[in-house]
Amino acid sequence: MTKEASLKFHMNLGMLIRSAHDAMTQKFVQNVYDSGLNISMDQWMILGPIWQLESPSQKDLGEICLRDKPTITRIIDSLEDKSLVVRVSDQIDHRIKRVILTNAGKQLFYDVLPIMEKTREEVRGEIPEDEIEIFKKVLSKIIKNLNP
Amino acid sequence: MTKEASLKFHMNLGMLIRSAHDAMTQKFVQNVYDSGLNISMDQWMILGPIWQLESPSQKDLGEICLRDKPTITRIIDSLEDKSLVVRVSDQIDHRIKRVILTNAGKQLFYDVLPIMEKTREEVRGEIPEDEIEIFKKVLSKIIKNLNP
DNA sequence: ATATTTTAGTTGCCTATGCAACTAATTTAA
DNA sequence: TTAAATTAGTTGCATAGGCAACTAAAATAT
Repeated sequence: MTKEASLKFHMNLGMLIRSAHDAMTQKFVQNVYDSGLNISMDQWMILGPIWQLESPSQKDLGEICLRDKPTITRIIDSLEDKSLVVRVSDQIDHRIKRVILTNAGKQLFYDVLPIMEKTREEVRGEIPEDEIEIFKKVLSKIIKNLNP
Repeated sequence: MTKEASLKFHMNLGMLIRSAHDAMTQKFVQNVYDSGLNISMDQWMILGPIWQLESPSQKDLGEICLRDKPTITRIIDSLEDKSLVVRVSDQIDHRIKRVILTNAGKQLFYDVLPIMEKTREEVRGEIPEDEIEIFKKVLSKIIKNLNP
């Protein structure tokens, strides 16, 4: 089959979005791997908010990352296995577990940050800023259209 | 945590893209379900190209859908289980299996087509056409940036 | 003509995710 | 104050995807 025929299908919005997302994830994972570090996309996705929010609950993390509770539980399990975070019961509400970065977790966060930045630049390439803005705006609108 | 804080994180490109994609998939699946039909996103993703290309090989389908060989094998298994397609060995090259829609497969394709169209409209909502065009262009550029 | 390499598809294994059911703690209502 | 309902998090189950190893067939090289 010709490349042209294949490209036609790619113009389908859903497929375009999926393949852009996959490519971004792959690039990030590859860059991390090339730097000799060890963290998955999902773990990273959660590490940032933990760093930024200091000691979010798992529920907070789920809302931020748009993942369900079991998924968060498991990602945090994996981070805990690597000694990158610890879970601490909330002093007041004992249902809540707050997630806190260990020193190793903070270190990894700082190590990965520039890789993340590099990946972002590779993703954006020469795309002009105003197109990126519209791009984000459209994404937000799509999300809003579907979650009224 | 406030909705504002959560929104800040959503502005991350990767997360935006993922959540838009997830929402689109969910909406499609929901619409299909509401219509009393039975087909998954992945199965649909493959059904269209089979219809359009008449009798593509599994390799063709993999290239179009950007999925690896095992994934295609399994999706086609599932379509064959539902009697929506059949596999036919290529007359000339016996390595190749061509995938062909059954009458039931064609019928389902025609039934789902308007649902797909409805979903597309829901996704786009009031987003102006020129923004959609830029949106697609940016997606294509991102993909190209990452697969040089 | 035969041996090597390449290609198409399949199977197995591991990991990730979503849903539902469950436990424990807290809030609300009677 | 006690019972019912809600909330946070965990576990189990079923399914999907990626990667590597495999089989079968075809192309290529000697």
